[in-house]
This record gives sequence, structure tokens and C-alpha cells, in this order.
Amino acid sequence: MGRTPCCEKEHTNKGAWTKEEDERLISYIKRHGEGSWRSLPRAAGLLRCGKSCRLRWINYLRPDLKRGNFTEEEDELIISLHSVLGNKWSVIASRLPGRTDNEIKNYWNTHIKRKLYRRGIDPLTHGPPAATTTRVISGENFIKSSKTESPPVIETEPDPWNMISLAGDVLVNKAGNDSADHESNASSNSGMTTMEELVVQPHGINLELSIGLPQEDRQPPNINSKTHSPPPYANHKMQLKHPEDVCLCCHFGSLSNNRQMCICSSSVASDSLFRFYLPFCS
DNA sequence: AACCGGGACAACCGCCACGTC
DNA sequence: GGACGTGGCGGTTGTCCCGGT
Repeated sequence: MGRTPCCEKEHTNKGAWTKEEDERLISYIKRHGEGSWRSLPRAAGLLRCGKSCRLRWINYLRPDLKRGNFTEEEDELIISLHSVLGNKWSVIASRLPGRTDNEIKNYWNTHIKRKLYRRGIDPLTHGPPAATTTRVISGENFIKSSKTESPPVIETEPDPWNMISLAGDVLVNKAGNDSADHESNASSNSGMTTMEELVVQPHGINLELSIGLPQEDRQPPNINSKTHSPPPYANHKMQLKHPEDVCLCCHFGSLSNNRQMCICSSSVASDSLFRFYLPFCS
């Protein structure tokens, strides 16, 4: 007994969508909203698979999509996130408003890979071929190095972004630089497992990615187990360690809806790092 | 003008997670 | 607890476009 197909393939169109099909889909979703993808094609008068309708809407027709070229900032953010998250395109996409996972995935495969190769960076490892690799184990909320031949293994349960933004002081840093400070800070201030090391240093490229550790004066926020969404950040005190650091939530909209504005740039007393990255030095 | 190859991107496919019954 | 339906994700393929020959 095989699984039931998502639609009757013999009665569905395939291939590129026509303008008329697009209009039908847009019109239907405007009237009835998203969801019920399986029954949507019939209801909307489309000879398409429900999955196909969903993809078309999400990747192309959604009104909040940002069309056009990726900016340099977006490029670097994608690279930074990919170095930590791996091919978690949907998670990466959720940090780039108006971009879809498919778009980012395609962009990665066609542009960024080549860009990294030109920089002498292995897009898989974000380092030279035999570079020190990184292992992120979020279940225990700790990070440790793994000096193996294999590419970085990134285990991302339950949600890598929460792990990144809430738990670990992840430093993809120049070897032996101020990561030690962060580390000592981290291990002394948190009740979590000590971060041993996290170094990815491609040839001359500063891949510095910093994510804050919980401080003793900051309670670990409750994580929505269903959505894995980060909680509101209003009560988090944070500051940027370096003037050139870029706060991810400010610049790329990880705060949204009813979440309050990030206060990373305001004067705060705490030494807590939170979620920012240092753009690459080219 | 015709052909070819590579790049870019939309779309598809198979699998998996989760919720419901 | 297992079967089933559904939505979502990541990898792959198909197709179009454009520049070079």
C-alpha cells in the first residue's frame, strides 16, 4: 500500500503557471485566505496540484515578497546564517523578510557558492577544506569544536535560531582572539555547558558571528514549543561589542508584529551579547 | 542565422513531521 | 498506538534566456 498521492496527477497541469492561473489563485486567496491547499485548486477552478498552488503562492505571488536582487547585506547575512544553520533554508528565509526559502536556496546555489569559492571558502564548511570544524549541539545548548575531517555538523533541535539567539555565545572568530573573553564570560555567567571553542577561519576572511549567551540576570525566555518562535525581546538588554557589529533583529526584521523594538543600540549596562554578526572583511 | 553551453530560477518530487481520528 | 491527511522542507529537475562561436 503506497501513500495516497496529493492530487490526481492525470488531471492536473504542470509546468509554468499562466497569467490566468496566477490571477485565479490570487483572487481566490484574497477572498478565502491561505490554507486548505488540497481543496483549493478545485475551489479556485485550477487544474493544479494543491502543493503546486501553495508553492506558487509562497514563492511567487505573495504580496509581501521582495523581488529583485539581493543586497550585499543580505548576501553576508545568508552566508553567516548558513555557516551556523546549514541548509535550513526556511529558517534562513525567516530572517530575511520578503525572501523565500526557494529563492535563497537558488541564490545560494547559483551565486553565493561561487562567491565563496572565489574567496577561497568552502561553502559546505565555511572554511578551508581541512579547516577546524564546528559542532553545534543545541539540545544541550552547548557548542564544542570538533577537529575532524568532516564538514560541520549542525544539529538543530529544537530550533537552531532559538539556540542561536537565546542560548549560546557563538563566536565564529579569529582563532584565539577575544573569543576567549566571550567564552570565559559565557561559562562563568551561564549555568550551561561551557563553550569549548568555535573557530572557523577561512583564508583571511573574518567570519565572526556572535550570538549572546544567557546572563545570570536574564532568565531563559520561554520558547513556544509549537512555533519555536523567539519570545519578545523587550526585556533583553544587549549591546554591540564592536562598533561594526550588526544587530540581526534590527536590520533584518526578526522582530515583527507586536514585538517591541530591539534596544541593542541603546545604552545598556549589561554585557550581554545577543544576536549580531560582524560583517565579513573582504 | 543557427547552434551550443552555461547560468538563473521556477517548479516538481519525495520525504518527513505533526495533527486528527 | 496506528493509519491517514495535510502542510512544509530540501534536493533536484526542467525550462528559459543570453552570450559566445
